[in-house]
Amino acid sequence: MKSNNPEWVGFSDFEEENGLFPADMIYSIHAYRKNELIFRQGDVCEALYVLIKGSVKTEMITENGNLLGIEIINAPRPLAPAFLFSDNNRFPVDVTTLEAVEVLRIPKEEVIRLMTSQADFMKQFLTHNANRTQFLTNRLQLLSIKTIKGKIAHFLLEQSNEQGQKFSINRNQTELAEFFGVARPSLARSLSEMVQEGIISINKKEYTILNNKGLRELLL
Amino acid sequence: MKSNNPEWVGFSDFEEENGLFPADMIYSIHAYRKNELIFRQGDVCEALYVLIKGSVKTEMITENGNLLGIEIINAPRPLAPAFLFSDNNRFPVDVTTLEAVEVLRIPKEEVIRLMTSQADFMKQFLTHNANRTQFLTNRLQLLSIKTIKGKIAHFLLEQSNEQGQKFSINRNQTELAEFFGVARPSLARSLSEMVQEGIISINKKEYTILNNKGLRELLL
DNA sequence: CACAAAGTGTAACAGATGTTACACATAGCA
DNA sequence: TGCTATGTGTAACATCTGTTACACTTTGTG
Repeated sequence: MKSNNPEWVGFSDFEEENGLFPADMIYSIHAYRKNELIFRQGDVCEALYVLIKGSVKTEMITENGNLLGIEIINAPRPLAPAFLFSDNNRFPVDVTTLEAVEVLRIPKEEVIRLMTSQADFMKQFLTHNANRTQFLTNRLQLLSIKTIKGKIAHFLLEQSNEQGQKFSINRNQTELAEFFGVARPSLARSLSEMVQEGIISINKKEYTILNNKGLRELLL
Repeated sequence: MKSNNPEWVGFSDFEEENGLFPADMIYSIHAYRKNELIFRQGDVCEALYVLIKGSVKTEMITENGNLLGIEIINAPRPLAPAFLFSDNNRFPVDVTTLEAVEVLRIPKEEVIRLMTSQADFMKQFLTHNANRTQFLTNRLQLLSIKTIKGKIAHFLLEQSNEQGQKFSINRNQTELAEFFGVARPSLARSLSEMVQEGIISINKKEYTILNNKGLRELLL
């Protein structure tokens, strides 16, 4: 119930122990069922939406109809807050509920009022948006790597920075392939080659880096 | 360095035609020559940098050493302002001068002070960052299209929305290829095929869309 | 004008990835 | 236990893109 993300309080906590939002804040709360498409790519976004309960999936649809999975968002977290202030303020992605969710809605004018009156709110808003931008930049970097092994290496090295040489990945191959934007059998082929070459080993969802140097060379 | 330091007076047009920044702002100005690498991908960014004179090129270097051209920035514009507030506040790109440039530097604490005291400053900062995020999202979308013809189609359709069926593009083929993240001869091949198929026609840097429907089908 | 530099068209070939198809493994569940 | 759905391994083949190389065109400049 208590979130490990101090940036945003959850709904259950919202009314009683909300330290972030002032008591007089103007807002509304909206509930959705599982598997509802709650925002579409292109929808105008004229308020700040915060996911306060449940989880959603954001999907970017390329114009060719292919899905390029972006990420799963768990409460509590704001939804695409950066776009509230852009000149063309539209949602960049589709947002679909994965379970029953609740969304907090704060009108734009109210957000502006909060920003100017509450320094903490402003800083958190800025930091969050900055982190989002960095996420996108990282995603861009991953996509700009052209070989599948290069993408895998980039991804695994990133994981090993945060964890050790051995770690588990909570995505199956199909999801990983979607994440990388490649075909599933192609990913499987590259993975098995890397195993054969002794660079990594895989056991279910447990990945071990055996040859760190070899992995880096795949980025060349 | 304080703004009342006579050393900086007359350094650029900045001081006389500055309508956005308050008179008591703390800042410094730095000058660079042509073709200097002024920020590196990964550099810590602990201040807001604003390009106030000249132009620079931002390049994202993938870990495999390939360049993925991002954009050319002309003064006046802030440089990667989103990252000032991110948890891992490092530059996401290399920044290289294209000519002699001047850069305004405002320390982070000072930025925070301005944001809280000047609503206009804050709104501009937010809007700018939001637009940047949208730019990145669009870039991500372009890269996620896998075929070269698809990328071309996406790009041309985007142009034709803003302009007509006939428009000019201020990039040569080499730059376009870099923008798309593909090899130059491959781009040339795809372009010439699209011309042969009667979908577009090209004259120097003038592109004309002959078959709008055919172009859209390339996105399938 | 003449020359160099930059940009473009194009071909042959190599290599990587996508597509399709199917067998097998695993996990969850009646 | 057995069944079904989901996930995985892998092969043959088609396609696309990258690489390299070179000729040609255009542009800019002395």
